[in-house]
Amino acid sequence: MSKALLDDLRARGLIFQVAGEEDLPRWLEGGVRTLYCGFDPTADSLHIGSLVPLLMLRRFQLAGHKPLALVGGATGMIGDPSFKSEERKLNSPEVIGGWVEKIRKQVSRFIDFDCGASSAEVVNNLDWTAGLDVLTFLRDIGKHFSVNAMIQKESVKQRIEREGSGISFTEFTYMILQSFDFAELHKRYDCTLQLGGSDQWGNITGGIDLTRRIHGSQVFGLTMPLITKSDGTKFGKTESGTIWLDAQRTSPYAFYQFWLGVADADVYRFLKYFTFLDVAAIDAIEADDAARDGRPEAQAILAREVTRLVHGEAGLEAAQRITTALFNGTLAELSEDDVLQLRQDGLPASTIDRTALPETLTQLFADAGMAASGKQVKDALGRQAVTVNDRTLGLEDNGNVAGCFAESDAVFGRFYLVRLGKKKYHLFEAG
RNA sequence: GGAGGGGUUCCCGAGUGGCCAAAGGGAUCAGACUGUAAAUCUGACGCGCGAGCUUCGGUGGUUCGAAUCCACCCCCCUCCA
Repeated sequence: MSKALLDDLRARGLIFQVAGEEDLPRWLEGGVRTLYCGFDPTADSLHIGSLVPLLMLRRFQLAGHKPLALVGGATGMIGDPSFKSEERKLNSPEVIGGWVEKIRKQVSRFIDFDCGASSAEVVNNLDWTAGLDVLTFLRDIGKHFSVNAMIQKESVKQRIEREGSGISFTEFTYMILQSFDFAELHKRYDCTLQLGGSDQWGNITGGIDLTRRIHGSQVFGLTMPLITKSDGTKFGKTESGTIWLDAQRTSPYAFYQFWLGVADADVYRFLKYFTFLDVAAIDAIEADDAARDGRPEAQAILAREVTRLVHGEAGLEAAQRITTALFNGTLAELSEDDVLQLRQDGLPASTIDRTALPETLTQLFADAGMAASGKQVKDALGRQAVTVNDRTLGLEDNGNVAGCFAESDAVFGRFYLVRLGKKKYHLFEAG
């Protein structure tokens, strides 16, 4: 079982580094093992950067192990300096406390809390650090760390060596806090494996060392590779910003679209990282796509699988409804209910008042969030890139807002679907 | 506390009295080509439809005129104590 797990992870390219590589396979085969991965509250939602570790917890659980999702109520107060180029601002305890609760819920969707011995748990490291006093911390924990070793860690080296940056004692101490988490989870839950992104290697090995020193136990660490894109830009960001897991921040539709837009050069790799499809099945998809001309199937499969994982079947259906309506059909084919459903599904929408329209389209569309500024709208207008209910507008229409939103042109008497560029849609409803 | 270096438009980074809304690169947006890809080419890129308006850490000042000069303040970095 666990042999198969590690082989599968390796085949998926999900294993970057392993601490205790020789002993880990045998250890995992020997029974139900407890493992953990930490998620720090740096916002009120996780983003897709956390998806790989979240799914990793699930992969281990499916293989019969017990996952702990740690929400960093304590570490989030400090800020992880690993590979960060500069010191970060501290958020207030109240704010962080609010985020902890949201992330606790979010994390919970990915793991099973009721499956016997391998039932998951969510823990918060504030539980064992809040009551820790400075002297105890320094004497019992700090004494095990060598500053010489800590400053050698690659994760903070650039901060220490690079001209123009620096690191506060607070952030420098982060590694010790996270190390203590591992030792404490080992004591409380018999946790013996920590997962993390490759940037966590230094913090994880710190925890392994500390656990050995305090408890005399061998524990393991495993890191996942950094997700890269073939074009070198940062994964997880797009024109409209970060892709969040929270449906309030990134709608299922936008989420689905993100995956649909993955480059060919990345898509098969992402299928392995972000779905539970067999590696063999993914290879078959790739072979099919290669054998056929035109557009690959892989993006659609990836979008479907990941959206279902994160937003559920209902979220997926909503996303697909919008996608089909906007990209594969025309507005004329939609019923009134369909239009209402699109708005319900998360298609960007706003209401307009025909008696109080802004003077220009540039202002209206910029205010609706379709473009960052009126200039961009103007540019699009000048290139015939704006349509209202499938009618193309030009620069000369800019001052004629009322004419563009005439009652007679409305669908079902009140709807206008505006497209700006190839992919940006916005539904206006006359109120 | 002392000495030195630095804070420019989303990011990096030029700019040291007018020719600066500020070079160049990146990111981003739009168009062409396409497959809602990639690559490439083109245009935009402080705000404003426009006249115009508001920027170069902050506040005052010098000047006909300041991102550029002066004073004070804030913040960051390096070294010393």
